[in-house]
Amino acid sequence: MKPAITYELLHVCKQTGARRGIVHTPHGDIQTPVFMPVGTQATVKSMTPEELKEVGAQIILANTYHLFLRPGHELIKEAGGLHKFMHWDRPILTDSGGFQVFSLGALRTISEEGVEFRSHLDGSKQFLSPEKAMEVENALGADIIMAFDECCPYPSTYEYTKKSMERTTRWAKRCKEAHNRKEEQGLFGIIQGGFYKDLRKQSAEDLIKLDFPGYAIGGISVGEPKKEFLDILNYTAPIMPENKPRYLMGVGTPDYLVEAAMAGIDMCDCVIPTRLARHGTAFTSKGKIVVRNASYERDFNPLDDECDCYTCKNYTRAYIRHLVKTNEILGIRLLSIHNIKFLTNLMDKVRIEIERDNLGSFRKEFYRKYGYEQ
RNA sequence: GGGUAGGUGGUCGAGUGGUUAAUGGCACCAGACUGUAAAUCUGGCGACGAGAGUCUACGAUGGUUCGAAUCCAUCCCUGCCCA
Repeated sequence: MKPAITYELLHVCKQTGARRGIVHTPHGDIQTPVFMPVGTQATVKSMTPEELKEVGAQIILANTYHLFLRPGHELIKEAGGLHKFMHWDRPILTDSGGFQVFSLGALRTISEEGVEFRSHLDGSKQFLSPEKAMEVENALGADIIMAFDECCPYPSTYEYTKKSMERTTRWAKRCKEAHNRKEEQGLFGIIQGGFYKDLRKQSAEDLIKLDFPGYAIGGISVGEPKKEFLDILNYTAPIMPENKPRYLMGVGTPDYLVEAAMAGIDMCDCVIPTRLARHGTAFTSKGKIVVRNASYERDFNPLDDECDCYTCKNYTRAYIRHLVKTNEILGIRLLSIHNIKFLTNLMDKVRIEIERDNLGSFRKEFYRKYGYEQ
């Protein structure tokens, strides 16, 4: 049986150890390292699939929990699967609902069997387990599906993190057993263990034994200081299998994306470009700007004079500020287009610099220009 | 001309004798946002001052009172109804 997801390593940056590769999926190849925009409810908010392609999105995310609640996975299956339902023919990755165990903390109860949620939509009781998550993800039909895990809050005690990590491993095993579309969908395991290295090691080893076609790092980038994030990232990435995709969940900002690539990560996702867009903020090569602010009222320059996106080619900061201030949908759309393109452009550069064995130097220059501390 | 309702901080609008520089909403100013309960949330928003604080404020003027945006008098203005 040919696995649904395979990884091809093209080059390792001699300067940093970063990986340049390809993830092969049933809906085409993904050049890595890659940034994946998030479309929780089967839509990257305000963007059409054509626009997503235009800004360089190779793969997008959707969410099991949200689509399970509404419109329901059966309906999407009936529609012919998620790709067809949302008119996106490139790869899709579905998250399992594990992040909602974290983000809906006040609305759920965890047991060995699974997680009971109070629906944030109508308060009704809902239940997600490894088996249920697989049923939903199989019905949605994404190329890459994530195991049902628990993303622990920061900080969490060693005892709790250990128990949670071990349970996540047991859940991963149950996911693997319940997953019944292995030829069409690759199931990734999620390494947990919070901010404790021995737990990370344990989690990675146990999951590797289960032989998933790809692995993710979960449970970081949850509010911790950057130093701790880097510490766990740089500890965990190298102990992940070399011949399979490595996915860092929930990242991120431009600096985190560069750090992830440096650490040998292949895939990242984050809501931040689209969320910042809706909140009136833009990434630029000289740092992020809150274009909603009064200082841009008469700024007739593009968001970023180095950007080649549709927004920057045609609109000024002053106009976008006007759209944001007047609550016009176009402001959100133009900022979303720009912010996603900014991150996909960044990853384009990262891939080139890896091939040139120059990612470390690129990072230094990027940080300097962006205004990040080295 | 007669009657009637009203004039509150950028705006709309509460408050109808004393913890009132004055509830709220909007506008405005700023901050946050990392596997999306998020086109959201948080803070600020009379003047001067770093701050403690000081001053000026509820149409105008005068009055009652220990004390008034709140009570009284006169005046000015606005909406509506009648002529």
